[in-house]
Formats: sequence, C-alpha cells, structure tokens
Amino acid sequence: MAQKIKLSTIAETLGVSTATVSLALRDSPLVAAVTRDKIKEQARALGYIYNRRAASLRTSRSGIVGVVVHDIMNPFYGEILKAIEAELDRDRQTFILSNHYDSVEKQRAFIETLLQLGGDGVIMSPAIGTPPEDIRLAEDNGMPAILVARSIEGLDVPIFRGDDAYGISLATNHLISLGHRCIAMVGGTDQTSTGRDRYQGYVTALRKANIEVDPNLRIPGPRTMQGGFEAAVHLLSLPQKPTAVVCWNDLVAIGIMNGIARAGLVPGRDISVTGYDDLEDASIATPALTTVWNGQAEVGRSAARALLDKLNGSHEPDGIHLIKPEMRIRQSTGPLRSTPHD
Amino acid sequence: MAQKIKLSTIAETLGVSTATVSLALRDSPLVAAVTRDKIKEQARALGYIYNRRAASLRTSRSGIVGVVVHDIMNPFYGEILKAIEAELDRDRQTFILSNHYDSVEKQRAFIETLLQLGGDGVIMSPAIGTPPEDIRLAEDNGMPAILVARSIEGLDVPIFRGDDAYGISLATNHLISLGHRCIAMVGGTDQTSTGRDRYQGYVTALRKANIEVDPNLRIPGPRTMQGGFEAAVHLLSLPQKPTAVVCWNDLVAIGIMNGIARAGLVPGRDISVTGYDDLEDASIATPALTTVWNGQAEVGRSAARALLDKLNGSHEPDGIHLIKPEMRIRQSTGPLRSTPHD
DNA sequence: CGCAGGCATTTAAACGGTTTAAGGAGATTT
DNA sequence: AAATCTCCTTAAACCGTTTAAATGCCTGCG
Repeated sequence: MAQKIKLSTIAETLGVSTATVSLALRDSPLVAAVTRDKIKEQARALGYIYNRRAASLRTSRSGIVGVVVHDIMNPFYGEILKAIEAELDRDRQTFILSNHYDSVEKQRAFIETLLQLGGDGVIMSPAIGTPPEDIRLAEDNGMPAILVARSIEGLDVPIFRGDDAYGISLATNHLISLGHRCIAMVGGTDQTSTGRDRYQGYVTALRKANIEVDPNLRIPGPRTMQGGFEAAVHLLSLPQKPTAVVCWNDLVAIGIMNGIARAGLVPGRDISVTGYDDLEDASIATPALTTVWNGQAEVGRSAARALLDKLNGSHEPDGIHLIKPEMRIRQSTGPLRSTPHD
Repeated sequence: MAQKIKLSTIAETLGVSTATVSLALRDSPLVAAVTRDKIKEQARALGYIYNRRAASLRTSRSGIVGVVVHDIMNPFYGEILKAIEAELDRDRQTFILSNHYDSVEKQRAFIETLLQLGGDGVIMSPAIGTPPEDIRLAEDNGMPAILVARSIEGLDVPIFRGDDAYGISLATNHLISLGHRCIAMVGGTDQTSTGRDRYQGYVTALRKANIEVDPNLRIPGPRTMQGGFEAAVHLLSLPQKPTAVVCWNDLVAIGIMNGIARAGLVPGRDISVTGYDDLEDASIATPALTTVWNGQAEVGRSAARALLDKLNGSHEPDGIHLIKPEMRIRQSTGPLRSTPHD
C-alpha cells in the first residue's frame, strides 16, 4: 500500500483546504458545484477512504448499532436478526453482532466493547439473570437500549416481544379441543419472564378446561432439537404417557417428533405435538408441524425502527409492545385416539 | 448522563497528567506501582470508559475484525462462525458480522465499511463472482483477508476449506459400494469453485466404477432444506427414478428425506440419501443421516488463527489449506433393493 | 465612492487518546 | 559540593475529521 490518502492529500493536490474537501464530499451547499465535482473526482481517482473513527471522534455518532442475542445459530433469533439487519441497512447503520449464550459476563463485556466503540445504540435479548444495572450502564452512557423477545423487570426501555401466555394458551386449547387431557410441556426454563409467561398460559388453559395440572408433565430443558430428542425418551418412559406435547419452540418439537419416530410411533397420530415460532422449517418437517406464529420478523423490524427513531430524536413510547401470536394448524396434531398405540 | 469521563477527568481529579493516566491504565512499567493503582482505582470509581476510536486514530489498530459469509443462518456457516468467534475472543478482537447473500455489491459495501472503521483484517467466504480486485481493495489498504470455504482464482491470500472433490467422492463411493448405480446429485451450483470440485468428485467416482454419467441426474438448486424438499418432488417424477442421492449438504438431504417421506417412501430403504457437513442435526434426523464431516470448526479456528498470526507479524504461508473430510455412515443409506418400492 | 451583503473558501480549534523526548527529584558516587 | 544515575512524570506533537467563525472577493446600491 502506498501511503494513506486522507482529506489533506486531496486538499493539497487540488490546492484547496481540507475543510472544503470535507464539505464537498458531504454535498454541503456551502461549496460551489464545480469545486465539489472536482474534489469528488479526485477522491475517486486517489482511492480515498473515509475515516469513520476520526469523523465520529468529532461528531460522536459512529453509525454502529450492537445486537446481542442468546445464539445467532438458533433460527428463532436468526429470523429476528434478519429483520433487524434489513431495517438497519436502510439507514446505513453498521451492526455488530454477538452471542451471549446466557452468560451475563459475556453480555456485559459486549456492552462495554460497544461503548468503547461509541455505539449509537443496542438491541438485545437479555441473558438470563441480567441485572438492570447492565442495561443502565448503556443508557447512562448515551447508548439507548431496546429489548427483544425477553423482558427485564425494573426498567423502562422499549420491549418488543410476542404475547407468550396468549400464544401458548392457543396451542394448549387447540390440543384440548382435540380431546387431549394428558398434555406435557417441554423445553425452556422458568427462569426467564418468557418461561414464566408461557407456563402460565399453559396452566391457565388447562385449568379453564378443568384439567388437573401435573407438575411432572412440565419438563424444562434446552431449547434445541437435541433437547427435544432427549425429552422424547423421557416422555415415553413415563408411567402415564402423555398423548400430546406443547413444545417450547419448533426446534424442540422437531426433535421430539424425531424421537417419537425413532421409537416406532407416529407423531400426529400416536402423540400430538405443537411447536412455537413457525420457523421456515416447520412446514417442511414430517409431519408438517402445527405451531404458533410468533412474529419474529415483526419483532425485529419494529425494534430496529424504534431504535432508529430514537436516535433521530423522535420520542418512541417506552414500555412493552406485544405482538399477538397466531395458530398454524398442520399435521403434527390430531384427535385423541381411544386406544393409544403401544 | 452526567458528562463524559475521559483521561483528563481522571488526571485532573488526581493532579497528574493525562500521559501518566494513559500509561498507567495500560500497565506501562514507566509509571510507579502506587500511582498506577491510584489511577486504576479512580478510573473504576468514576466509571471511565475507554474511547477506542480516539485511541485507534493514533495507533491505527482498531481491534475490529470483519467476517462476511453467504448467510449466517445457514448452520454450515454458523459452525464456522462459532469457531472463529471463540478464537477471536481469546485475543480480545471485536468482530463484525455480515451476510452477503451472494451479492457482490453487498459484499463490497461491507468491505468498504470495514475499511472506514479501520478493520484490522477480514475473514470471508466470498460471494459468487467476486472479482479479485474487491479482495485486493482490502489488502491494498492494509487489511489482510483470509478466505474460508470457497476459493477465488488469481489471488495469493490464505484459504481454508474442505477438500470437496475428495469428500463427495467418499459419499459417492459409499453409495456405489452399496450397489447403487443410478445416483443423483442435488443442490448447489456449478458457478463456485466448491461446486465444480464437488461435481468433479462425483463424476470421477462414477467413472472409476464404470457408471455412465447422466447429466439429467445433476440437479442444481438452493442449498436449503426447502430446496431439498422441492428437489425430491422433481426426482420422484423422473422416468427412471434414482435409487440414491448425493446431496450438496445436510440441509438439502434432510429436505429430500422429508420430501421422500411425504411421498410415502422410506428414506434409507427405498432411496438412499447422503448429506454433507455433518451438522449437529444430522444425527438427530430420522433416519439418522449418513454424511461427510467437513471440519467446519477446524476451518473457522484455523482461519481465525491465521489472521491473528498475520496481524501479530508472524508470516503465515499463503495458499490453500485443505481439510480432509471423513465419512459418517448412519441410517439414511442402505443396500440397493432388487425390487424397488413403488 | 463607500459600504452592506452574499458567496466561496479558509482558519483554527476541537474530539480523546498515544507516544517520546525531555525534565525533575532524589539517591549515589566522586 | 558537584556530577552522575535512576525513576517517574510531563509537555507537546500527532492521528483525520468536523465546524463555528473569520476572511476575501464581488456585486449592487445609495
């Protein structure tokens, strides 16, 4: 590489000041059109590269937005991220992505890095056990935060997520209406607000149908296909096998269906299974998965929009924005059979 | 937010110079231990946040590494990314992630952004049709590039990827040894070096077994589950149905198995299917997927290591580093049946 | 002819760190 | 008491941009 081309390089070769060059490149009306064109042409010819750190040092806007979620490889977050990316792209914001794998330390390290880089804002799906101070650290240093998919108590930042209690009650009611009464709930944890809300939705639906809630049928676990697969083994070993399963998400559901199939049973006929999220893969699974649409794209888009609006000065109302989930009925659920397959 | 705490704030409250503070915070032996401790304590107390853009403006090292791949939601890249992330983390590098979705423009925009931010280096799985100049743009501006998973002709940057021709020949030979002679190859494109290599591996294996290559059995397409699902429909409509399918990757294979199952056939018995990559999900699929381990974690780890070494001055040898794939035989492949199921 | 006003450009001071040569204070040697 | 040596600390330049204020230069007008 020759030596770095900077504003002053262009300025000198053209016999103008760096101020003029700076203004010209940003299309300021302060500089004459003919000068502007000459400068732009020269910048291109020299292969000038704008130095954003220098600029942002001066302007204190970096054009960087941080996004941190549990695991970007999880398609649920993937779909949210895709929507965020699309929205931020339209406003030319660079986004920095990270997993926290539910480690509060890793998450805080990310927030600190982002602050050091002068991030303009952060969108996060907070790690389990995130102390409110970690979010305030960002806010107090002029970096607004938006929460997605999970809530934290004791903060008044904007939150975008699905209505979990309602969503799970949809799935549970669907199974009840098919005649099922022994319904397990598999995957996830009750340590997150999401987890508590979902369990609540499940319990409420059962109670309303006068079905006794059996705590043994609540089986927490990883929110992955692998987790579902293993839960299936456990479920099939219970003294009273459930006839239906409400799953934390589509991955768990697909894992369970694989586990059921591996045991020689037919999911959707011998045991009904519902997913959650309505991922792209849900309709391809065999049998096609009955699930609950959770509006990931909507969540991501709105969260990004809210942040951008906030950065541009509009006053977005804080507080929780709930997306209403919708039922997607496919082939993985079916009526209760009087003589369950063995 | 109060006002920003900077080096000078600490310096003033302690009655020392900013130089001392700067040196102390970075553990320079130039400053007395007792002074250092006092300064660090004060920095913590005031909630000082290091301003990396200011620092990097002076030092011209940003601690930022860019990573751009086709699609981070694709688990193949996900596994590579995870390994890269882990390796970069150990060296405290922040990484900026982006998809290019095989758009050369999007990829170039990313490289330019990264240059503006003063990125120290970039790891990329180049978009189809990437002109070598785009990579040179990075290198010429002092930002070394490392390629993963895909090659580009006419460059001498380090490349880390699996040995595709060899890998596909493993899968093809496995099917041939099971007695199959009508073997389709599904998914991907022949416009990438990877695609050409894989097709070559398939053709070579067939020829060596004296099997005529039928171009109609090469069915390019998306590298997704959805793509596989749709290809299954096409395959089953062929006048002479293939008895085995070599798939571009595990996603396509799982999609095909779902398509086969939906048509009432049993994958692994009626039609053998091989995947590629050995994703985590491969062993959970039903039936468990026979596939080729492609060393994603190894690729990611080595690539990140190579970049870090390069940044630290060691001279990593350029050129292609091939990872040797290995066969993983499971239940989705089986011997040719004399009277294929209808 | 002197001056107000408009336009195009320049000056110079930030922004918040890092770096290095030079300075200062004691302690030690001569 | 002067000279030398060790440690610590600091002043000042620098990184590449932005921006408020200042400067020329013209033109038009009373």
